[in-house]
Amino acid sequence: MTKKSGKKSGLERRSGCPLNASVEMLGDRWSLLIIRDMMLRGFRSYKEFMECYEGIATNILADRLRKLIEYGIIAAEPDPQDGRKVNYVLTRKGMDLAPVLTEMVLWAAGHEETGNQQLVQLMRADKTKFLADIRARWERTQAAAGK
Amino acid sequence: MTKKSGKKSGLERRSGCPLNASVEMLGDRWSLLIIRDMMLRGFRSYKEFMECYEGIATNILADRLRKLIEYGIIAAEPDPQDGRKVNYVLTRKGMDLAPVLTEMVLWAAGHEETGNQQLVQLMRADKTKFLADIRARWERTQAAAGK
DNA sequence: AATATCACTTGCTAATTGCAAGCGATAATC
DNA sequence: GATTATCGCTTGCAATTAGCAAGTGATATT
Repeated sequence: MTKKSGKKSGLERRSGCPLNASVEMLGDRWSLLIIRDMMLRGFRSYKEFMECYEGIATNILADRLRKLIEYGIIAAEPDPQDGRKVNYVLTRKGMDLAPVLTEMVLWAAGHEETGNQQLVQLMRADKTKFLADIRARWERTQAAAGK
Repeated sequence: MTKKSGKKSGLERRSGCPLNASVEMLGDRWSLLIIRDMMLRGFRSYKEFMECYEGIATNILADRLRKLIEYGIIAAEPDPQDGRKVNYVLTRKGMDLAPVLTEMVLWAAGHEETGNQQLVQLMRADKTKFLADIRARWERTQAAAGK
């Protein structure tokens, strides 16, 4: 497919409510998991997402990456070492989702039986510090890329 | 309609990650909007959800309400005044989603053109107070119901 | 030159969503 | 007390979306 135009682009909103805007960009079964893996596990390539996922289909992954780029949440840059590779990186807008992810993790951890208690402990111990730390790490990657 | 059994129940998880748990319960285009309207606008009945929505279909609304009940996020109680009505109320688990909704609103408001700036101002001015206030209001409804 | 890897795309099927209409129970009206 | 209205759904069906398997083209490795 890869339509250049037409295709309704999905940028019209059902309403002006900010929550609705978030839901329209992130309200599906995969987008936030992709962002999680970029933010917390440092994933950058298509292959990493494919291998380590809860089992996403190739076409769905491609579609979600495209939409996240369209929304300005992530960006794609060619790998300087390997011409076949594309590196996906979080934009500032994407990084700003850290508090959303954090609250979703804490909510689920508080009400469901879940794993990754190590991460949950970190968040619970000092949420502000946790957020500052992952942001600082992101700022460093930005600096390294000469942004 | 209140299935006794069968129907796979959707309680098996793709992974133990707490974010995945949240996404599996809330990652669709409607659930969080229903919760928003219960939390912030005081909606309680099927009809209110239908009329005031971004345009949800009847079968989808019924399905989402059923799932939210299944997850323990909301509860249904018959209206004492009108035998036709059902009142949907947030459980504590549902109320605990307030920080998630707040962060999603703030994120969208910070990065997109959105409406309801009044709500956004309230959240920005003092997030802690905002959360305390809506929780206090919920506690009062619980007390009123003799819980 | 042959083979492997990477990031997709394509084709097909299954599941989900959305719209319109209908339905049973309760409530209000005549 | 019979009729009509309202409420909270369910059903049927078309359209969209998700998911699996296989294939493709560009680069990289051997």
